[in-house]
Amino acid sequence: MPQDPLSRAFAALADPTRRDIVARLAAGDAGVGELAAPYDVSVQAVSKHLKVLEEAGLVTRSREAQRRPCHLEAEVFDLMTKWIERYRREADDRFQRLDAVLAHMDADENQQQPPDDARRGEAS
Amino acid sequence: MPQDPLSRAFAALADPTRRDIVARLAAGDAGVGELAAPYDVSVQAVSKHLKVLEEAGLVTRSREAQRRPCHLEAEVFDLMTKWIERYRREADDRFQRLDAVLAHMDADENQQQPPDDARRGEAS
DNA sequence: GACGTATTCAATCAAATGGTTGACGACACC
DNA sequence: GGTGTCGTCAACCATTTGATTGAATACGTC
Repeated sequence: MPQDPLSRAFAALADPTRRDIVARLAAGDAGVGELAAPYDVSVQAVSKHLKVLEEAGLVTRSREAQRRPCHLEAEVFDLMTKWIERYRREADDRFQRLDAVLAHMDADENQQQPPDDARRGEAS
Repeated sequence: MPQDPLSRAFAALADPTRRDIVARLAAGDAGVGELAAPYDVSVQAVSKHLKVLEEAGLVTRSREAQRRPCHLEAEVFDLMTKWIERYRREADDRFQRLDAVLAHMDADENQQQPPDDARRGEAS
């Protein structure tokens, strides 16, 4: 699985059970048994989910006797929000530029000759 | 596929090709053909990717002659960042609370009797 | 109405995913 | 050292996913 970090992170959060695990870990570290209790799947399945979350860098695990407490790690979450926000903002900016261009074209249209053509042109 | 919106959204962005498509759509709307050009996969494969993005609510498609221009939609991106940020912040807060508690316990320890017990208690 | 372009639908396939059960490893406790 | 608890590893199974090819559909143009 030589996948890039973002793919692993997004894929990890694409599962409702794993998102729920993350939500509960946000309230405090916990072991596999405690995490598995609320679900009606086997402990092994939850262990696999935790492995996915760990490989995505979203959680880390320490050792404490035979328990392996899971701890949420903020870094990769930041990576995801940064990615999302970057392109959302880019799209928003473009939207506003387009708005401005259209407004300007309207103004031109109302004052001078009506070109009535070339909608949605690319801005370099 | 009766999946919840967040699962669909995260799953959609878990694929590098789809993330790249999103990145390019952030720079401007585009049709399937244009989007498919840079990749060495078939146009049909890209069409499928776009269907996934559309079902996730990340892009919408209009009709313009035989073309189906794709347009980035900000709403679901916000949904994702809100989810991520919520739990990241929760975890951060807990971290800071724990820090404060430990500092307080240190102070108590140095001034009064050492309890030396009850680590990692749950906060209601 | 035939033709070309842009896009999707359908059948198919290999690989990945999420789940199961059963056996094993690590550790505290008696 | 045997026993119980917590967790993982391994083998297996059904479903989903990403891709392919080939046939359709939708639309402008000639």
